Amino acid sequence: MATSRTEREPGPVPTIYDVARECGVSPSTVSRAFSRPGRVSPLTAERIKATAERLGYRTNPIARALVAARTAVIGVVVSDITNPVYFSIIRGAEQAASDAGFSMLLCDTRESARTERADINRALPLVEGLVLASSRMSDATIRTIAARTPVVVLNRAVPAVASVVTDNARGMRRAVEHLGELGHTTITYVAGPQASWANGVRWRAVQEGALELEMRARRTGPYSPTVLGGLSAARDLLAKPTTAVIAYNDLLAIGVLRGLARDGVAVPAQMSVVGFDNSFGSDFCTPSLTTVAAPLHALGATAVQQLVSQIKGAPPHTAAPGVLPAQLVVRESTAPPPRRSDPAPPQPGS
Amino acid sequence: MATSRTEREPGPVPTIYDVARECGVSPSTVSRAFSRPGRVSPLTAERIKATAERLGYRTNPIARALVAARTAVIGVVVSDITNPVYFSIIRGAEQAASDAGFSMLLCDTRESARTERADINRALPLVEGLVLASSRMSDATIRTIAARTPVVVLNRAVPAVASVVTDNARGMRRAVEHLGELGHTTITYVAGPQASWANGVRWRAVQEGALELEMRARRTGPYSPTVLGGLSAARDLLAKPTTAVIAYNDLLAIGVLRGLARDGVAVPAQMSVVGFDNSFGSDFCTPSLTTVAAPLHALGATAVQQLVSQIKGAPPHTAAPGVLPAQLVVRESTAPPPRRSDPAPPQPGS
DNA sequence: ATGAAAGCGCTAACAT
DNA sequence: ATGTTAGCGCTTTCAT
Repeated sequence: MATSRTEREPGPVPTIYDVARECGVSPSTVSRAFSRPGRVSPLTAERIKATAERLGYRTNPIARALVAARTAVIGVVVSDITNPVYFSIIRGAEQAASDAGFSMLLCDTRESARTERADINRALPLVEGLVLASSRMSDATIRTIAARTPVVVLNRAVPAVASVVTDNARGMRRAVEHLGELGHTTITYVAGPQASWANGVRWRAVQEGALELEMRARRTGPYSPTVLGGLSAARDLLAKPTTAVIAYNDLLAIGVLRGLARDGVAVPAQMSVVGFDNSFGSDFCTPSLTTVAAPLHALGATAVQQLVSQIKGAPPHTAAPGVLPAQLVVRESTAPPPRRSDPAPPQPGS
Repeated sequence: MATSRTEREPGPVPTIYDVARECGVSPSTVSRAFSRPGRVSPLTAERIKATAERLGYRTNPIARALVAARTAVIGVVVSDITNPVYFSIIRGAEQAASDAGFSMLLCDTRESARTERADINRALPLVEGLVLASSRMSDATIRTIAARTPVVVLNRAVPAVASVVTDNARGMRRAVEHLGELGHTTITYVAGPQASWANGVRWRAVQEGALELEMRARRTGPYSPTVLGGLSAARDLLAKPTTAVIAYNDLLAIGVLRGLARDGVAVPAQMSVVGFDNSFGSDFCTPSLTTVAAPLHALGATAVQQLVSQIKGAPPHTAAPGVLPAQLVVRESTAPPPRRSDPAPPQPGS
């Protein structure tokens, strides 16, 4: 009995049997009335729904799950819920899930591949599928999981597994072009986590863009993709002769902004800064951030939609990752480089 | 059969029966070995674990849930996942849940009491308890739910239901004192949602504090608790003769900051602005925001801990809400009011 | 279109 | 300490 908290239960929860008895039909008919409408005559269906309503009957998803392997829950695993990119992603996911009749189990793995494994093992039997956002696990591990259950990977391309990504290359290309048009000749990329797939792709795109546009691309890092990480990046930046910076993401860029301000470097007058994601805060930091806007809401929603269609039996789109467009948002943190005659790059010290 | 996606399953998943047969013991012994260690001899327990490991057996939480009413999942319902206050709250909750061996089902109700009801109905049978963060439902509805399942309410006090809140009164009191010490004599409170319990409490605290310190308290609003809401509040503010503003929350305060900047009002020189929450972004907006820091992480963690102890059979702490301390964080958005001789309050227009 | 009956995998009395 | 047995609430053949 589940009656350690007896005083709560205001009478037992009604089951299909109660509804069946009350209705003068068999339990299986009641079951069908709810699980496969159409397999029961409209009239009896109506009657059943009515008495069910009256008795306060709700189908028990646990019981259904045990026999039918359907829990109507999907798992969404994120690497760090503290990162505002996930706001919109999670919300997009939640909405798509809700629209498809699914609930969302959320796991925050705190940037640890081990926590991620553990969370997944715990969640797996409860969920019908998984969205892995910014997974820190190896491709092989992910493939193993995908072999047992529907999986969609977000922000990363894993061969043979369905995935949805931002068009990092084009987005970065636009950022590089923008800086080129402003007259910059050298770009420093402030790198994010080594383990991040997107980090590699973005850095490569910067290099290629720079090459084509006859600019120089440097790289510094890796840094933790946080405001704090950006703060230390800013310090390192002082040593590099550069007039423009593209950061792995907005958090890092905001940290760079603050670090440069602290060190007396004017943005954008002396240094231009570009972020990536267009996540919460990038519009009200100072100066507001020029950034490559990732379609965050759509990313979350698309991943869930793909997952749901997999769950419903469609074969996963594993041929190529779904690529969603990015867009450059120009704000106040970018401008032409200082002219030669301007004061030399500043030295450290308030 | 759950074999619409047959090609995934690499053979059937082993059950306690498989382990039992392989081990030469009865299924219930295997069950006990996992669900109540100690009720089985150390030796056989060892043997069972070993073969289980070898066979790749994992206890099926669905089956367990059906009979034992334990899913090891708690539900966390938030009003708007897009609000950065939830970052830390959710993370605190996730961590506490994880520590207690629970997973977290997250629902975003998008500020709608109806969505909230629907989500809860969907989630209820899956979860062992609920944390309701900033619920928009009525006290009566919440009590009804709490009568059926363990519930902890966050950011709101509901009589007869366990709840965890920030010490709004003291926090606001400190904010008012701070403004008083700076020399302000009038404070305008920028109100959040009418339906928010915290909004009422905060406004009352501002009034009482002002009364005691012989200041004047005005109120404007309600506004949606978002940056956008703050933008329109800023416009309305121009009509009020005030030198200091306390906003319902940081989002609103940041909006006010931006709105005032847009309208040419210097903060803090001409107007002081105080927020509430100390949520993400309040430290890097311009000017950085003086705010009442709510113990967000602790709020989430405490709520979950209380919930878990309820789930484990402890009686809910319904006598009085758990009150967690708030703390004033002074940053750049507050300063003494402009002197009489300074230019009159600015008029609208760029 | 509906009913009867057999489980899904596990836990919890009740025996032993 | 361990085995036996009876379900948890539902879906699903297989009959009718």
